Amino acid sequence: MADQPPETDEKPESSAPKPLRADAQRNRDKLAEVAAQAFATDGVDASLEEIAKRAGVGIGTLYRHFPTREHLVEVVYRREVEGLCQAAEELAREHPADVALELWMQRFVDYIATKRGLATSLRVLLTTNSTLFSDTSGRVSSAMRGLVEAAAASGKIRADVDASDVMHALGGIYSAPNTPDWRERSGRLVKLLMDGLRFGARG
Amino acid sequence: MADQPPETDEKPESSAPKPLRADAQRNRDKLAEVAAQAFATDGVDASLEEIAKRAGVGIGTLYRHFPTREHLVEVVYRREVEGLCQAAEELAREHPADVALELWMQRFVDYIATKRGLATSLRVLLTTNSTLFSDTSGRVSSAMRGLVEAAAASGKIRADVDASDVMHALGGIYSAPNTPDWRERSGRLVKLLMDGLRFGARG
DNA sequence: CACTAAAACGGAGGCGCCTCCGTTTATTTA
DNA sequence: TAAATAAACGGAGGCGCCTCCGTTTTAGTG
Repeated sequence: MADQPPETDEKPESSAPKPLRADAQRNRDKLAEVAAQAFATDGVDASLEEIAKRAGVGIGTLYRHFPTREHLVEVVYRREVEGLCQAAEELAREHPADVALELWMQRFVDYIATKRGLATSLRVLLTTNSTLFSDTSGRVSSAMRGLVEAAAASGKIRADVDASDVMHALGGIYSAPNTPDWRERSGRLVKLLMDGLRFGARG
Repeated sequence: MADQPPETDEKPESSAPKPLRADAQRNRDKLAEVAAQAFATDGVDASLEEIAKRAGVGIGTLYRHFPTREHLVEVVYRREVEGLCQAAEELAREHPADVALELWMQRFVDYIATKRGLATSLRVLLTTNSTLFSDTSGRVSSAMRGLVEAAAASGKIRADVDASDVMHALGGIYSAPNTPDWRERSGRLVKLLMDGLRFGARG
């Protein structure tokens, strides 16, 4: 099924360390993909041996690519952010600006969901490795800014909103208690927010 | 995640919830003592089975008393703080005020040393369990305040210093890089600080 | 192609974690 | 002091972590 491997996480372009061998790259990608699922389902304590098995590689291979659990968590997290930012571009290309924004916010909810699963580990990582924090939060908020401004410019949402206000409005998603219906709640929050944004738009 | 009530251990005197059986109390104390040593020597990842063995109990006993590694770390840390505060009183009783202060600061260096060993775990614990942080930092700084004020009052050190300034001066111990000679450096820092405090004292 | 060196693979093995439960011990009661 | 019972003990067993190294695969080269 993996004819077209998804984008790699290590770009060989900028200060390229070394191009990975084809099989290595394939395994690395698969591992990250499976790990993302596993972490989302079982939390950060998901069994690494299980992940290796599900990715169809030996445990040794997993450890060669990701020497510690934290490494793996970090890579998964970066991919998540990467995917979120790419999604912003794609959605903007394929949908009216307001719809793109809404769809993207729904995806943002998914992203936060994984973040919750990784909570403890991520907290340590984000305070330890400050680059990680500034990298990711910067990228995400600028992706959102692009969508909001496009939607405002096209008249699909009101013009008097600032991207950072919208970000702030989404804050409730972070801070909400981790109830079982958290996801639905957040979905509704996004819809509500969109209604507010559309209200009084000129388009 | 699941946080438990503070659960004070040790002395059955301090508003005890339930008196522990004699053997249980003995084992619990011994475990905490051995663990303190082990953590200081080998870091937080010290083998719990080894700790149990050295304490002369089975691994099951260790887990009954301390369900998770974090529990054990927390108890060890609280004991450390406890010891530090008691030391302040004892030293004040048995030495001239300035000497007491100096000796106590040297002991404070030891305390910080264990804190460093426990760094990662403690950081998580201290952000997760905010009671722990306020409890301990409050107690330590007030112990120090007592010593400084006594020394100032007795004229052994200059009167125009504030305890929080001294605390601040010790800040360098925290932030110093974790070199092998860290301990010696810190010892010298304390001496230097004492010279500064004694300079111009009226006693 | 065939060959080779370098790169990557994978899983056995050793160790630590943690649970579970049969055995032992402290304390209470008579 | 002896019996009863609640509390504590301890270690075997199962599982996951991670390292080490013999085997396999890939990417060059003739």
